[in-house]
Amino acid sequence: MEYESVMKLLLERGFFFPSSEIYSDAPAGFWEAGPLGLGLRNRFVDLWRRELIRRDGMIEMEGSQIMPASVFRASGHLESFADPIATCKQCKSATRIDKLLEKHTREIIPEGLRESEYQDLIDRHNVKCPSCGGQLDTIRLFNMMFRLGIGAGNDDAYLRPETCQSIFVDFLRLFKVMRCKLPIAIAQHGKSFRNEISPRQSIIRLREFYQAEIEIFFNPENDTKFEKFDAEKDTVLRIKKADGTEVVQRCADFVDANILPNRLAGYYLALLQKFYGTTGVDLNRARFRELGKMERAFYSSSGFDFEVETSIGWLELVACNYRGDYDLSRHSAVSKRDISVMDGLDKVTPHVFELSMGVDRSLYAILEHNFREEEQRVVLGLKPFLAPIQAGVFPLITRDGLPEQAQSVYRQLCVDFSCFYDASGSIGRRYRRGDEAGFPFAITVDHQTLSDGTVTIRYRDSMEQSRVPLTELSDKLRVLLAYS
RNA sequence: GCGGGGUUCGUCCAGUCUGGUCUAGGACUUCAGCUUCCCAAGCUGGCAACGCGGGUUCAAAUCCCGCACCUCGCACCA
Repeated sequence: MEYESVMKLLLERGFFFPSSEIYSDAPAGFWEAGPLGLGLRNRFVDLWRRELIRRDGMIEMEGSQIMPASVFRASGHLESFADPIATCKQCKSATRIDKLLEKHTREIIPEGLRESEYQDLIDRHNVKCPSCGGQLDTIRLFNMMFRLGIGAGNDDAYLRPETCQSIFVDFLRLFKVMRCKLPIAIAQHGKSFRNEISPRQSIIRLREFYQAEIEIFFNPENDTKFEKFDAEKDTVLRIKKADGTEVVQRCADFVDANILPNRLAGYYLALLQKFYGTTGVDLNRARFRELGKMERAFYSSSGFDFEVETSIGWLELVACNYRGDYDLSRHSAVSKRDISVMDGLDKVTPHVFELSMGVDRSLYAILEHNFREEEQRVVLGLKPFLAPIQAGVFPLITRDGLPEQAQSVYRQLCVDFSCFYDASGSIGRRYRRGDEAGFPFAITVDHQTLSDGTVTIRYRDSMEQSRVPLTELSDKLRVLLAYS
């Protein structure tokens, strides 16, 4: 099973490991990033900035992780991010009560009822446990946000369940101070927190996790004027529609067929797909999946998940949602502030299309898609520009002054590149260790180095070597590590 | 949260049924040295574990009870 192999590598090499693991009461869903995991994530975020933020002229901000209750009253998370759950007295299975009631009564059950109101409905309709027909126990509301008390007054606040709320809350100021014009994308990378009932699968379902979110604000009336679309209109997308059929065709055809809500959405889906191609995720094992009405988040009127096929099935990496003017209108209503902006001569409340990327699972997908077990070795074939350690520096043997010379090469490189010096065991062992940790290159100092000042560069993927003068080594590495 | 299956060095495995000889053993990894002129070679030596808490017992890795975590299903989701 590949998932196990990848996880084993991640644990043994210190990419990621459980938080507070020496204590037995450490809760699930919290993971540390070790040196290699942190390095990989930093490079992933660098690539995200390069391929999305800078390429598209987005602006980036960083909001607070703790926000007051009103933010989430407005966003709908206080009402809708909670699941009413009842346990069966007989078979002990937990059931989502709202869904059960809707099935029973064939009516829409309003969101955000109190426990007692759900209880009334259950009693009135005589609803039983769906799996065994037993008596249902009392209702609990389970909100997935972490609640905090601020200051001496212990005022209600929450750890943000998604990074985007600060983008909406700060929209007006950002728009003004950066002198934005619609359409404009505002991005944020950082941590979000969700009190999952049962986190599973290591870094794929976390309670504390990284998101990289992009909120694109636009005037829905002006989609035909969205000129950037032309650059991506011929990009081929694979979309699995909500009815289960799969369509592969040009971005423009999806827009014409009304499968995509507008040209702007098509453009950003194409951009997103290209970004993932650059990370080394295998696009032949990737698709967009259109979400049906029941699957979408409460704020979403149209949604597509970008999914990647892995050894544990299709994995959602990005949620792409058409949020309409839901967020800005709600924040405007609750805060009693006007959050509309001028678009030419029109005053509009912009609509939002969002790309909400799960960073940790993206890293997992990149790792799994680039991991291979060959006959003689295990290789983490990360793109050089994503590799947390870019070069190993080794003396061929540990005498004749080679270690000293290799140390000096290491010191020459270590400020500009992340390098790892290793002199233990045989040279072959060091190459193999590097392969497993994803070092794309290895610099070896040998006896010839002492006489002519050249070293060898050994390439991880081909295992071939070439000689480079020390004077050209930094430039050579820079070229090898460039984005491609 | 519910149900099934699990938890012994970093990893894999032995020991658990049938409590004592376990001061918990081996292999791989790792570390220190030796060796080594390019792909996990060899030699010597070292570090390193019974998930946590309670109980039974003269005695617990071993039996019992809680809890935690892992894993598979349900549910939820980036």
